Amino acid sequence: MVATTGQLEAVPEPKYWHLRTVLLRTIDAEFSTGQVLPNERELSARFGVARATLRQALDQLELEGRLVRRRGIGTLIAAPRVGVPVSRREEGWPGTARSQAWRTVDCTSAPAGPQLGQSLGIPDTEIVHTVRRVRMVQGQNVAGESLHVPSSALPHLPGFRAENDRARSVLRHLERLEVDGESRSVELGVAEAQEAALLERPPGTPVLVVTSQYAAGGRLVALAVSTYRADTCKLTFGETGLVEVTPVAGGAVVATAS
Amino acid sequence: MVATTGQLEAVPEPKYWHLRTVLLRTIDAEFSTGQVLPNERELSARFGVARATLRQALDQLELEGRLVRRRGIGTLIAAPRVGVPVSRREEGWPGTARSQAWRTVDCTSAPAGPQLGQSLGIPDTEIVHTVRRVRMVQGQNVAGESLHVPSSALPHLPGFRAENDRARSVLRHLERLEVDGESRSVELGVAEAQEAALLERPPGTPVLVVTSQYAAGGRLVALAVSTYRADTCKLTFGETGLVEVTPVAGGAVVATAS
DNA sequence: CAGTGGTCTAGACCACTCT
DNA sequence: GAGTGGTCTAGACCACTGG
Repeated sequence: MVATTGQLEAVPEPKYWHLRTVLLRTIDAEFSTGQVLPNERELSARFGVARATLRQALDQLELEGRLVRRRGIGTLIAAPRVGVPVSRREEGWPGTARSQAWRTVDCTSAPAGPQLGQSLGIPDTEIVHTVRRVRMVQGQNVAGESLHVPSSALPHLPGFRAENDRARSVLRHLERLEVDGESRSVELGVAEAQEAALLERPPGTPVLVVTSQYAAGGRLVALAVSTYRADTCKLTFGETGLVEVTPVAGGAVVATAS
Repeated sequence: MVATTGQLEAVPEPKYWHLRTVLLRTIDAEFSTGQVLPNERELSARFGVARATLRQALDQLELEGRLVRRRGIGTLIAAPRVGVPVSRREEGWPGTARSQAWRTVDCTSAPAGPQLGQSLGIPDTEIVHTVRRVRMVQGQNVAGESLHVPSSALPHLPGFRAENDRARSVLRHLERLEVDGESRSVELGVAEAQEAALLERPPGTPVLVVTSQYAAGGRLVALAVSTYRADTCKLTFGETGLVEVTPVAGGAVVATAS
């Protein structure tokens, strides 16, 4: 099936898409993680297309997490995506045992402003503590996060301190709260300068944006906006995954009509 | 800190990225949902860049779900993403009350094959029923799904029937199972021909791939691979969202240095 | 330094939608 | 047919990496 590669054909399939398919088959069959592909100029020549067209195909494969391109180095086969737990309380919530997955970057305190104020359901003028953190998995930065906490949610927070101490203090007080509700959403986004820097990637990098709301005592006590590298991460939710392995082909597992 | 954004250089920010920022500010300030932008040739002229460069900026904004481009029509401001519940049992699992969100497309039965066999933990040769469905929200196709069920999980399924009946039958028997475990993952992907068709989008469309495993009696009874349009969908998990509204800026809510 | 991917250009033609 | 976005080309230069 899919007896494509027909040079003379009626199917107006774009060249770059066809190219992607061919490349995908090739790397699945003949390449393994970490191996480098021939350079773009050679590949484009080999396939008889302009370099821009070849790049369009590589763009797709990179978006799918199959390739990694490094300036000055080359294009490599990417490692399979790492499963990153985001739902379990132990991972998303500060502290809680071995949650050393998160490393605090900095902490600021400022009035909420209109946007954050509305999202948190507080006056625009109320002070909000914002802790920025980075999440590491297997020695690699995979996510950045801004954790916003209204000051009214932490009434016992001690006065001003050095930034390091304040971050610690906010997180510590947060752990002690009894959370009785949480809600999450996931959507596609691109990393702006700040997040991109945390993720050690260029601006425009596609990310999975996870927005988490935590409630305690019937009110919102924290809002976390986490951005996960879409190329390397597979977010996992719920119980601890029944079956560990789940290859998951892009889509069609059942090969039908061609 | 991070006193970046020095106007007078040192930072060779790519043109297309700067353009994206400018366009984003403009549409936030002066355009509203459904409005059409000037055409690409005019925009590129107005900004003094090549059309390809302008398109690179539009590509980004489209990936972020801010723009929709329609061939022959123009580039329009996209509506805000719709929140789509995926975690709640009522939505993901067949039947269950008003789950008319899903419309069955077809149903096939075939041996699992190596990939599916491994994912389901069954022999490659065991028959697997696959129901393909489409999910609609507000009159629009937002997701396609392949629901795989090992035949051994439905021992009481009647013999062969017409396709329509078989799909109904599989779903009905599935509802009756007592699910005692489920697990989900989300990752970025692109729609291949088949899914793309279901979503009424061209191949290569970015999608959020949700993989759900359902267990009953300690064994895997169903594996669902759902592909949601990444441009229009925001997946929601957990309890019924505490606060309905969550504007969620791309990332930086705290506006720093300028 | 040579080699890689990243950006940008100016132009061409195609496929689609509407009138 | 006129106007739109989608694809493709051929070439240039830049930014980064490594020896």
